[in-house]
Amino acid sequence: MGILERKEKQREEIRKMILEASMQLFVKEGFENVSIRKIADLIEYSPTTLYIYFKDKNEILFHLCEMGFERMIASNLALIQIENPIDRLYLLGENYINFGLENPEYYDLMFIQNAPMKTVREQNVGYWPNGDIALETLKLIIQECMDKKLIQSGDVATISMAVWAVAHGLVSLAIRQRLERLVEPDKVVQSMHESIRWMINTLKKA
Amino acid sequence: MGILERKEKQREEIRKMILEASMQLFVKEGFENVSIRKIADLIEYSPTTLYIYFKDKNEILFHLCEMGFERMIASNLALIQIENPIDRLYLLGENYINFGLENPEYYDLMFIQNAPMKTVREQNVGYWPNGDIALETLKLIIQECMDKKLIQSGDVATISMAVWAVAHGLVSLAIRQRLERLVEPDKVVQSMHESIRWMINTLKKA
DNA sequence: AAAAATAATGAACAGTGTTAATAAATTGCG
DNA sequence: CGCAATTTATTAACACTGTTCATTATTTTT
Repeated sequence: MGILERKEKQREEIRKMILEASMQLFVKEGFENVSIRKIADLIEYSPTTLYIYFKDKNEILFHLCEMGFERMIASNLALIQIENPIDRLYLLGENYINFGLENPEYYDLMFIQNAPMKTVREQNVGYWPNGDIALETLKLIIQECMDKKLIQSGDVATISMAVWAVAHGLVSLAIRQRLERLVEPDKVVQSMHESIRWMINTLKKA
Repeated sequence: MGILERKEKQREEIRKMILEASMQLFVKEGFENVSIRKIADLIEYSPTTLYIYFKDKNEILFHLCEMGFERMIASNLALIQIENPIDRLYLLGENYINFGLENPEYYDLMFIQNAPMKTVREQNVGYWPNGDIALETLKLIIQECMDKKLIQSGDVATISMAVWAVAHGLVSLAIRQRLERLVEPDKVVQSMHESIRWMINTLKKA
């Protein structure tokens, strides 16, 4: 059935077109300015056509979210070269903060917005492949730190949660303009890095 | 000029009416379901009338946000009875988490949404009275801990930032359904409390 | 070639925040 | 008091939003 295959390929190509147009709008005009009609305009289709290829807007946002994770995962490529897991954890944290500050729109979708998670939950088992990969990276590093007795042992998930919470707390408060209420605006980024460094240092000592 | 005074009072009363109707919708139907038209319907005014009393929707959301902070500050009343600043910090953290989990809609407005901060920035000097009070509470406790040599000394703002980041990271990831990707859903709340406890314990030791 | 399936669309629904023009009520003043 | 000025409230409209339905056009299958 070569025809069915080719049809499937065509379908996938249009899906890709839609997602690429969405991403273009997304990075240029920001999350709030992505609308079905604007995407449709960009690829010169009618708005209703998008609903043939995606269930709803949430599903499109979900895929953009996954693309964001791909970028983040790619930015973590340098990690494998670092043998000391604590140093690796430190770089992971730095990367996380930098990614969030440099790609606030992606960060929003990946860690703040509800929309993509709605699609995740709608899928049979909670399909969030790239998101899960990113979390797995963190857990693996924490686990290795424990195995090598570099940090106190405990529940991996809970410690991972604490580390994630610091990093996410910093980034999300920063991109939502809350941190500049605590430190002067031009010192926010510096303080964020100090905080994450402090966090990992205390992990070491503990 | 008693008439002008009374007029001002009337004006203030209608503003209150609008805010109370907004809050009613807000706590019952959630943040996303508060619309100018629904508020207007509830108080039996036309939608455009609201624009006589508030500049825009952001300004209404800003006031709801401030009301959220009032609730949060009220829930911290028990703090003053605790003499040990570390214990006080611990209760502050617990209160913060509980408040966030019990009032996710308020929490959203106070710490996640952009809308209220837009109004804050539009005002002359960045008017965020209740938000600033809440942050001041945290800073004062941290300062007292340092003064009494209960935690290592350093930049108060930066340490406060780290503490806030953990708490906010936990709550915001929780209410945005991200934490259940790391620990089983029924253990999320427990792990959150463990994380904040761990955080303050390591602060103590450091 | 006719029938069935797929793809695409225009029109419409029910909503959103916001503004301009207009009507109604209230207040200030001679 | 009566008239003008101001304040308050409303209706209509603009320019959007996500989404659905009925209809048309295209393609595939029989």
